Amino acid sequence: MIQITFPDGNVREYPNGTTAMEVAESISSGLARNVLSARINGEVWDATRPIEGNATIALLTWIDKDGKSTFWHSSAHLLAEALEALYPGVQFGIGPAIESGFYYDVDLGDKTLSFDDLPAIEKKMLELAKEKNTYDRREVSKEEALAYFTEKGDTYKIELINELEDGTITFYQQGAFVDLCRGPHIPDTGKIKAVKLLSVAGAYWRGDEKRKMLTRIYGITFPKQKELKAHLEMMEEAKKRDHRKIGQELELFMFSERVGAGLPIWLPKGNALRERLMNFMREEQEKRGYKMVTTPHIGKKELYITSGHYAKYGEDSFQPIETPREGEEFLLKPMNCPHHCEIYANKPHSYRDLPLRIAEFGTVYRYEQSGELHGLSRVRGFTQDDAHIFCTPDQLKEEFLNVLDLTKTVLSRMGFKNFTAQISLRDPGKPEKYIGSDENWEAAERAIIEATDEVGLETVQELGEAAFYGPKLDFMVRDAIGRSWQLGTIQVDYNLPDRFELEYIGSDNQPHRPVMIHRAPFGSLERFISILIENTAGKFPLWLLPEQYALLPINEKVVDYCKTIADKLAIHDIRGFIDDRNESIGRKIRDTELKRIPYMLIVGDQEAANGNVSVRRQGQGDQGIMTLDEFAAHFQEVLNIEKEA
RNA sequence: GCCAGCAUAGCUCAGUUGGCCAGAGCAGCUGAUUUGUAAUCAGCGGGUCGGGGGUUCGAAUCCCUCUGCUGGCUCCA
Repeated sequence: MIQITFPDGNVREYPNGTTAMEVAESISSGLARNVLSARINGEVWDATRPIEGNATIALLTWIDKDGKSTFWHSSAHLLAEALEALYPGVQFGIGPAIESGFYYDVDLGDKTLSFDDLPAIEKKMLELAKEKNTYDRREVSKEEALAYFTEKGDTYKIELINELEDGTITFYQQGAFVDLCRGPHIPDTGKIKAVKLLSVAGAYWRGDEKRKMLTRIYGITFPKQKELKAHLEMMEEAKKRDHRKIGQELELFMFSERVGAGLPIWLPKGNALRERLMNFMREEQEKRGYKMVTTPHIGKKELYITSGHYAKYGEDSFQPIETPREGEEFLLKPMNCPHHCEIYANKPHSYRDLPLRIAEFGTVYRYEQSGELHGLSRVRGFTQDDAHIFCTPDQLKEEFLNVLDLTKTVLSRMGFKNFTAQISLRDPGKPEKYIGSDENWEAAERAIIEATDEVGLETVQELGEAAFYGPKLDFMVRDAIGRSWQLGTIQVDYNLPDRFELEYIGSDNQPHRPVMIHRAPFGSLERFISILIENTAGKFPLWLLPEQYALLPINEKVVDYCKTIADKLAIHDIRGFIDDRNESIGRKIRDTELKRIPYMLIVGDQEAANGNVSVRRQGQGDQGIMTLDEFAAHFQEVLNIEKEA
C-alpha cells in the first residue's frame, strides 16, 4: 500500500500503482468524470498513470489552470490526428497549449491551408473525439523514437528527438496517431465536445526567421458546447472595444495611405485627450523636480554613432537624410536620449546639481516592419513622455524609487489595475547582444530588483528581454483581445554616460561619471491611449474628457437658458457644449449616448421655468431633476471617486 | 520582411457561375417639423468598385503587380 496525501492534508492508503483516476473514483464518480489530469508530487501527470510510492495528489479538472492546459494540449493532438487523416504525409512541428487554447505547427508540403479549410478539420476532430480513444503513454528508447519518425518521414520530430536524452523520451498515442510528447494528456478524446479552429498563420520553425515557415493552426476546445458559445461571444464583445474601431467612431485619430502606414494623425478630439494627458504628466513631473526641454526631430548620424545606436540599429532604421550641398547625414531621431545627453554635456556639473531630470514629450520615428504595424499600438512615429535622470551612483536607488512612485501614480489615476511589472534582464547565454561592462550590468540589475522589492511591487523576471544597453522595468498591460503590450518603462543605463563622456565634479573635486535613468511612465502617448480606449471601451474618466456634458435643449426657446447654464458650469470647471441642432430630443440623446459623453443635461420649458436641469448619465439613463448646485456637487463627487480609485 | 486572408459611397454592408447605365441603410445637403429621455418626415446629391497592368466581345467579379488593412511569425532602442 502507498500513502496518498490530498491538498487538504488528508492521507489515504491505496494499492501501489493506483492511478489518479482510481483515486478520483474512490471519492465520487462525478469527480472521476471530470478529472483531466493530476498534480503528483508537484508535477502534472496523466490521470491514468500508475503512482508508484507515497505521493501528494491534486486532482485537476476544467477549473484548474493546469487542467485546462492538459485539455488543450490533448486537443492539439486531436487536431494533429485529424490533419493526418485529411492530409496524408503532413509533417508535424510542435503543438502546445497556450493561454487560451492551443496551436499546432505543421508542414503540408506544397499544400496551402486557408481559413476556409478549417471547418472540415473541425468536423474531423469532433468525429475522432466521439471515438473516445484513450491517450496511451509509452516510454521509448531514442533509437526506437528515431526509427519511428524516420520511417514516417517527419524531419521536425527527428530534429527534436536528437536533442533529447535517451531514457526520457515518451510517445503518446490516441487512435491511429502517435506523437512524440512529454505529456500529460486527458484520459480520452471523448471529453472534447466543442471545437473551434480560430485562425491559420505562418510561423517560422523554432521561431527562427531563417528557417522554414510552417503553417500554424490556432484553436480552442471546451468540454461543453455552451462554454464554446460563451467564449466566442466574449471575443465578439472584446472586438467592440478595439481602439481602432472606437478611435474611428469617436473621431480620435486616423491613418492615411498617402501620409504613410504606421503614421497616426490625431484629430481634434483625440488631440484634446492627448493634451490633457500631457498636462497631467507635466504637473506630476513638475512636483517631482523635472525640467522640460524641446529638442529637434533629427540629429546628425555622428550623434548615433557616438551613442552606439547606429551600429546596433542603423541598418534597420529609416535611412539618413542628406543635406543637398554639404552631404551631411541626419537621422530621424529614434529616441531622445542622445539629445538629452548633449544637454547634460552643455555645461559642467557639480554633484550638488544632481540629480538632473530632463523631460520632453519627444516624437520619435522608428522603422517597424510593415507586418508589425497595428493601430496606435505599433507605429512608426510616436511621442514618448520621455525623461532622462542623471544622478550619482549613490542616488540611483532613490531616483528609481521616485520614478516607480510616479509610474504607479499614473497607472492608478488611469484606473489600470491589471498590469504586470516585468524586470527584463540579460540573456546570460548571449553576451554579444549587449554593450557595457559586466560590472555595470550587475549593479543596474541589482538596483532594479532592490527598488521594486522595497516598494513591494510584485514583479516577474524575464531573461533576455533587456535592452542592449541595460536592464529595465516595464509595465505591461493587456489589450481587448488579451495581447500584452509594454506601456511604462524605467531603464538604468551606465553605457550612454560613458559613450558621451558625461561627468560631474564630486565632493572630492574629482570628475565622476553619472548614471542615467531613461523613463517613460506612459511609454508612448499612442500606445497608452490605445490601451486606455480598450480598457474603458471609449468611456474615458471624467477628469480627462474635453467634453464632459452635452446640454440638450428640447426646443429653441430654451437655448438662451442653456447658455446661462453652460456659463455657470464653466465657473465650476465643468466642460461641455450645447446641442442646439433642430432635432428631436430622442435623436440628441441617442447621438450623445453614442459619443459616450458621460452627462446629458436635458432642458425644456419646465427646467427653464424652475431653474434646474434634467440629468441623464451615459449608459445609465435618467437620473432625475437637479439644481445646478446639486449637479456640480454630484460632479465633484464623481471626480473625487476617480481620484481615489 | 515572411505565411494566410481582405479592400465596393464618409461609415456599415449587398452585388448569384464575368453580361444592360453598380445597390441599400446610416451619414451629408435642401425643405417641412419645435419636439420630454437611444433614430420626425420628404426630396436630392454622392462611387473611374484601393492604384497600375493583363486575359476576354465584355471584368467589381479571373490572372499579375504595387499600396493599405486583418490575424499570426520574426523583430521591437
